[in-house]
Amino acid sequence: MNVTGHTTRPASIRDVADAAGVSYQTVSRVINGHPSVRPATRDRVLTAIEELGFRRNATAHALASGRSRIVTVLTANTTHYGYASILQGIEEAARAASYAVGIGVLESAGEAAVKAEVQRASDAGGGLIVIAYDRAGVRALAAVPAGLPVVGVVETPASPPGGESPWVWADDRAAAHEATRHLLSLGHDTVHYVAIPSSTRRTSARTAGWRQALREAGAAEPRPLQGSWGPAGGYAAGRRLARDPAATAILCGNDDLALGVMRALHEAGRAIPDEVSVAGFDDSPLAAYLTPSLTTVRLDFTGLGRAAFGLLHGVLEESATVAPHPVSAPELVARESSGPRQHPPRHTPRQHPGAVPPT
Amino acid sequence: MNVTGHTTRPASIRDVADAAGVSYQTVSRVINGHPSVRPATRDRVLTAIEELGFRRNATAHALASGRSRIVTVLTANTTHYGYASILQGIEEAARAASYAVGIGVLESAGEAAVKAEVQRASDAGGGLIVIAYDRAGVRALAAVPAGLPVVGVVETPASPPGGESPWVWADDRAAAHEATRHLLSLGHDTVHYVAIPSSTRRTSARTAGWRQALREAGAAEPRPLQGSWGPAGGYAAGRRLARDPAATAILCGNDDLALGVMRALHEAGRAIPDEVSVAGFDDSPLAAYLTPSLTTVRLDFTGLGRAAFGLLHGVLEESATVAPHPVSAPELVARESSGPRQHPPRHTPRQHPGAVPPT
DNA sequence: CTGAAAGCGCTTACAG
DNA sequence: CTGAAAGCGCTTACAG
Repeated sequence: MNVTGHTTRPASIRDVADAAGVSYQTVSRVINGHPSVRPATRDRVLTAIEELGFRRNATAHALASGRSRIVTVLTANTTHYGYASILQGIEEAARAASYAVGIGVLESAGEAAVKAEVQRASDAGGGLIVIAYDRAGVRALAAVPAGLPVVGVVETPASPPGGESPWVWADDRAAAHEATRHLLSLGHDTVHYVAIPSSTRRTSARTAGWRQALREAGAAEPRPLQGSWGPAGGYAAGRRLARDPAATAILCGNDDLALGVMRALHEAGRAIPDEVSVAGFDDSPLAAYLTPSLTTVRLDFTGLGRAAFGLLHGVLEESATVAPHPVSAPELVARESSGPRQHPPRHTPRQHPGAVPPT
Repeated sequence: MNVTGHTTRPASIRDVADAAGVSYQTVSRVINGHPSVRPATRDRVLTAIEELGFRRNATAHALASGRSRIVTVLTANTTHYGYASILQGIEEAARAASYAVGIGVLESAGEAAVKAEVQRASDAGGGLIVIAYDRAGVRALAAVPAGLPVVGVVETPASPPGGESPWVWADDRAAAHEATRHLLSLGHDTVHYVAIPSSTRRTSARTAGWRQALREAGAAEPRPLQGSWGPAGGYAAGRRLARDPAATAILCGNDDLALGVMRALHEAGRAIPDEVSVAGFDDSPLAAYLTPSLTTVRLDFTGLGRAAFGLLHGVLEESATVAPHPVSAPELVARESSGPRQHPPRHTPRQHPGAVPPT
């Protein structure tokens, strides 16, 4: 829309140049903050830019300069709390740095599908951030062609990587360790674990942290139950655990899983925390408002997203000294769902009268 | 990465042309599916494309053709269930149509900030989808310059718009109406309402649907309580409603709000549903697993997102006949949190012994 | 400090 | 059916 109110082609640097009485190269210098422009000239150009409502064509800029100011986030999911919060953190940081953010969803973990998504993401130009908390993400990160700027948001690495690794992570291994210790400290003989889907065939960081805490305490190591990302998986696991009198403390790979576990325990007539303690992971917004409110470990996902962008930003603009972005350490938040072990455990779970399976 | 394994400049249409022994215009014709290319020529070009791993440079394509295959979603939020699900639906449909999706978050509803975000979003080229469920979104939709392809995801309009309006909506007015009728049908004298923040100064569609149902039933119309999007707002509202003996049925603008309301009622010792019935809105994944499980109205947010993209796609590519995408009608899901009115209501709420305010 | 030229990798008419 | 030219709106050396 120009001053006459008509919808026309947007103003180009040539239009600005004409209006300011300079060549378009000078306009280019002004919009790029090049120093060698006479102040008076600069002012005239700035005035013309203002009057014409000029905005640099990002596409032309990208093509000519070879740099895009775009970050594309590759992720298997955009709605679960952790993923969504990382995305939010990336977006915040990107917006502050005037980067556009694109998203590509990895719907399948199949080799071909992952490769196609990675290619699509690279087509956007700019850099990539891959959320590699699951199989699809891990594969996508591996499939990024050499030379393409990329940062991975990953689980805690098993061994400390070199200082140059383009990865960020929250210390979910330590978080799981801490949550497990919390439950053990309440007198439970051991802690059962309902896992989120693992990103690889190897043991996930959360599982490793849980296991380590059990070993340190000399506690039995029950088999982890495989969950999903949502409450349905927790519910299924919870039904099985409700039948196990030894399961007096349950750690869940995320809060949604914990919700499902609690529901299943409730239906089985197992009181929380009097008979069974439950802890989650993430401290999602719902955790504090559940009944009982959920003991969990807070993870700084938005900080993680900001850190990921910061790292990528530093790679993309070598000149810009991008300060490393701190990610808060995991923090245990003890609430009502965890409590002291009661002796002896009940061996005959009651059937709760009002139990109705969720629909 | 070329065949030699070295990181180099990606293959261009000229490289392909050289390899195939044709001019680069012919390559352009092949990748654009232009009909007038001899099959043998086409095959040679296709082979060269395959060998060189050629991918069309999207930036150059956009600049030369003037069309981007990008949809940018403008939204005040990316993490709440409704917003995130709409985004998910858009992304699915966009991916299927080989469109890139960008997101821009409206952090503030301030005039200048909104305008700046809209401009940033337009810079990406392509089309816009604006989620206009809140003040920032409504303003953004209004601030989109004429001529820019845009689709709004809006609340149910007060009056039926013309067939050409670039809007999509779920019938949240009807949904609120249905949920209210459900609660009234259980014998409650009236239904209190805890609202999500309204998008405009006018009455929101959900509020209107609730009010209409009350009027039709000749029920009293309590003042709606202003909530937020998250459980904290519901908790605050719930504390107030817990003190009101007339509040025996509460409809909440979304499920997170309902969670907070239920927590507050629990702390005040008000039994759900025996003393107070609660219903939510959206049927988020947690609703079925809460205790009590939450009565709510399911809204087809991903369908809404797909529909929004479909509409935009039709605008962007006039040739492509894009089938209108159906959005499922809202559906009441009755669960444990709503039940028959008990007579007479208790006038002296008990204090629940284990009540601990959420942290 | 400022301008003229070449080019980024494509597409779009225009010839033939 | 295929090729040569001009151009999309910028940036990047290169002159002056």
